[in-house]
This record gives sequence, C-alpha cells and structure tokens, in this order.
Amino acid sequence: MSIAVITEQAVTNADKTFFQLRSDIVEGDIPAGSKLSETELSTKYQVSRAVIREAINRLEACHLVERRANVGARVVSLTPDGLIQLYQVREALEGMAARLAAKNMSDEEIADLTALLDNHFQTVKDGNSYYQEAGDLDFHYRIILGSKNQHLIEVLVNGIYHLIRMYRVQLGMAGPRVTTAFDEHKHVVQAIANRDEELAEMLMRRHILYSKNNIERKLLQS
Amino acid sequence: MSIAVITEQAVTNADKTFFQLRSDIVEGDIPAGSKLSETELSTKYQVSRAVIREAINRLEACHLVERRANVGARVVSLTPDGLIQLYQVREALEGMAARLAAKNMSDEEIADLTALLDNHFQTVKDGNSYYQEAGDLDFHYRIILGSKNQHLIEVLVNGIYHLIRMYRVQLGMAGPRVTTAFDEHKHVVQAIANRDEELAEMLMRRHILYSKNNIERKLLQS
DNA sequence: GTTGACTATATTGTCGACATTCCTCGTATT
DNA sequence: AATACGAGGAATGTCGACAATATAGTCAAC
Repeated sequence: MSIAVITEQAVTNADKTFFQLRSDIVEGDIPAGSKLSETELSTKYQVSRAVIREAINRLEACHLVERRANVGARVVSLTPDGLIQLYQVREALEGMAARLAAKNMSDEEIADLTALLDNHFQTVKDGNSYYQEAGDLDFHYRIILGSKNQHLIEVLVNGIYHLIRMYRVQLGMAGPRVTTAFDEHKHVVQAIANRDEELAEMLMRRHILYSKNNIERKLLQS
Repeated sequence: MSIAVITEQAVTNADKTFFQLRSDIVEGDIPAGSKLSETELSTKYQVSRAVIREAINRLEACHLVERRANVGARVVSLTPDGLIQLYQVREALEGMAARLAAKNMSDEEIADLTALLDNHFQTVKDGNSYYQEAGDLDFHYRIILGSKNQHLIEVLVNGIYHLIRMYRVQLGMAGPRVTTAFDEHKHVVQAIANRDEELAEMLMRRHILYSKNNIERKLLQS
C-alpha cells in the first residue's frame, strides 16, 4: 500500500537496453561526461547497433545524454549550475503539480496519502532514515500523479527525476533534513486535503526551494 | 533586429526528415490522430525506414506522436482537455522563465526587449494584426531565452511550443485579444526591467491564464 | 618551429533484408 | 448467433554491410 509503483515493462529488446543503459548512467557505472561508442556498447550488451542507437535516442529524450551529428553521444556532465537549473524547473512543475493535486485528487487518494505520511512518521520517529530515499520519492510521485496532468507527469517522471537521482547518487547527497522535510510534507498534504490550491503550490515550492538551498550549501562547502 | 530566430540546422538526412515531418504534423498536412506507417513514409519521403524511425523517435520525444511497441506510431489527438493541461504546464514554466529573466537578462537584452514592444505598439496602433502571430512568439521566446535556463528552454522551445502551435493551427485560434495582450506584455517587461522577479512571474502567469481562459471560452462556444 | 594540407582510420549515418509480433478475417464449434 | 481458435498478411523490430563524415597523425612548406 505504500509504494506508488511506476510500472515500466520492457517488451522489446531496445526497451531492455534502454533501461539497462539508463540505470548504468544514473548509478554512475558509466561515468558522467564519458563518450558512448555505439560499436563498443553493441558488443558489451550483445545487441546490434540499431538497438543501441534507439536506446541512445531515448536517453537523449530524457536529457541524460547529448548527441552531435556525425560525432556521437556523450553522457551529460554534472555541474553545480546544472543542478540549480534543474531545481528551478522542478520547483515550477511540482508547484503546479501540487496545485492541480489539490484540485484533482480524489478523497480516497488523499486519505491514502495521509496514511502514507503517518507511516513515514513512524519510521522517522524510530530514527530510521529509510525515509529519505524511498519515502520522499513516494510522496512526490503521488502528488505528481495526483495532478492528473499527463504532460506534467511525463516531464517529471520520465525526464527530470532520473536526472535528479543521477545528481543525488554521483554528487552524494544523503544528508539530514529528514525531520524538517517531513513537516513540510505534512503541511503540503494538509493544504491538499483542504483543497487549498494556492497554499499547496506555495508550500510545495518552498519545500523544493529549501531542498535546493540545502544542496547548494553542501556543494559550496565541499 | 526584431526576430529572435531559433536556428535549427539540418545536417543529417534524418534531421531533414524530422523537420519535414514535424512541420507536416503541426500544420495539419498529416492529420491529428492518424497512423504513421514507416514503410509508407519511407516511400513518400524517399529515405530508408531507418531514417523514418529516427525521425519518429524524435517526434515522440517532443510529444507530437505516440508509439506503441510492435504496433506503430500515431500522431497525437487534439482534445480540449489536452490543451488545458498543456497551458497549465506552460503557465508554470513560463512563469518561472519570467522570474529568471528578471534575474538573468542583461540590461542590453532588456533594452532590446523594450524596443521590440515599442515596435509592436506601432503595428498594433496601425490596426495591423501581424502582431498576434510572429510578435507574440517573439516576445515569449525572448523571455524564455532570457531565463538562461537550459532545461526550461529545451522543454518549452523544442517541446511545448510546437504542440501549442499545432493546436493553434488546427483548432483555429486567431481571435482578438491583441490589444489587451499587448498591455500584459508591457507590464511583464516593466517588471523585468525593475528586476522584480516575483511580479514578473505573477504577471506572466496571469497573462497565460487569461489566454487559456480566452481559448476555453472559444472552445465551449463552438 | 609552426602552420597547413593530406591521408588513414575509426565512428556515425544509411540502407535493404530477415525475424518477430500483432491484427484481421475466416472457420468451426457450442 | 456468438465466441473461440487459427491461418494469413502486413507492420514493426532487428541485423549486418556499405557509405559518408569527423578525428588524428604525418608530411611538407614557409
């Protein structure tokens, strides 16, 4: 009941290769900024170059690689400025998502969301930091899906979130901010439950802004 | 001096096919909702299926077509609800773009933008509605580019704007709203010139919201 | 020593053919 | 008559080979 699963089923061979490559890039097994040789990858993954090309095209679509004609594809480079820009987009989109969720989520979905937060509260109270990784994701995913806006869902789930995870993994951002983030989540849910669109957006934006500031601070001190 | 050109140079064959197909879809030469047969298109455009597939992949990336594994690609269908959702995303993103533009545009760029609006004022005063099409686009593009946020620029220019144009062309939305929109533009620019990020975002969001309401009204009455 | 052109090589772009999957339509059975 | 099943056809998925392009390295000229 607690995990909002995003089902991505691989039916074709290019699908599998795409998922594999995406995972390898996000998790850093393929380093940021490195070149993606089609022939090399085709031998590595035991598929034809056509499959690799299709996978790379899709990776480009989610902004994980950049292609130049007749030259090739490179994994994107991670820069502090890039992360800031990413969070600016995220703030705008998830703010809108929260607004729309306050308008469009069913009472049942809101009840589920509240129950989810109660669960999180238990884990946080027990001093377990399991929350940070999966719990935070779950919360944000539910609100994004709750917006019922296909474009919003697409851009955030298939695009931005993989990039954010890539930054998280490779620039190493675990950090505290667990308990305060929990309170922020609670207030967002309350606003949604009250169908207060304006407040829901504002609180979500602030939540993401705080998160950005927190990250910025860490980047500067290291 | 008045047109913020977006240079898209076709170097490869797939590039040309992609541009051609995108134009054909947006302008309605290929009807919304219709199926895109790879073999058919490859004979029509005199290129191999591989080129067509690459082009279709890119079209999918900008949300102009939808693909299903082992079945094929279809041009997206245009629905009133889809247009509403599109404008919700646009409001969020361009609002943020205006905020960032107020922060990041150079004084020179702002001066250019002001001059541009003065030009528009002349055309509007002369009763010329040339404004609506190119002028409006030019204004919005400059602010989007002025945000200096690559993600924002990418999503808006390569994704959303083609879709919006597709709706404009095919659901036929010219309409008045020229003079009032001009005033709204003027106020946005003023806020940017004053480096008032908060107000710039608010005014831009309102400008897009009005536009959305205007379109909604037209859709309902027809 | 530096710059320029040229060649060699490796990589990407493009093609046609084959494999696999889905959809349609006809047939048979309940 | 309605449904289930299966054969046929057409479309997409995948492959290996060839063509076109960029990069690196060499050699020559100034």
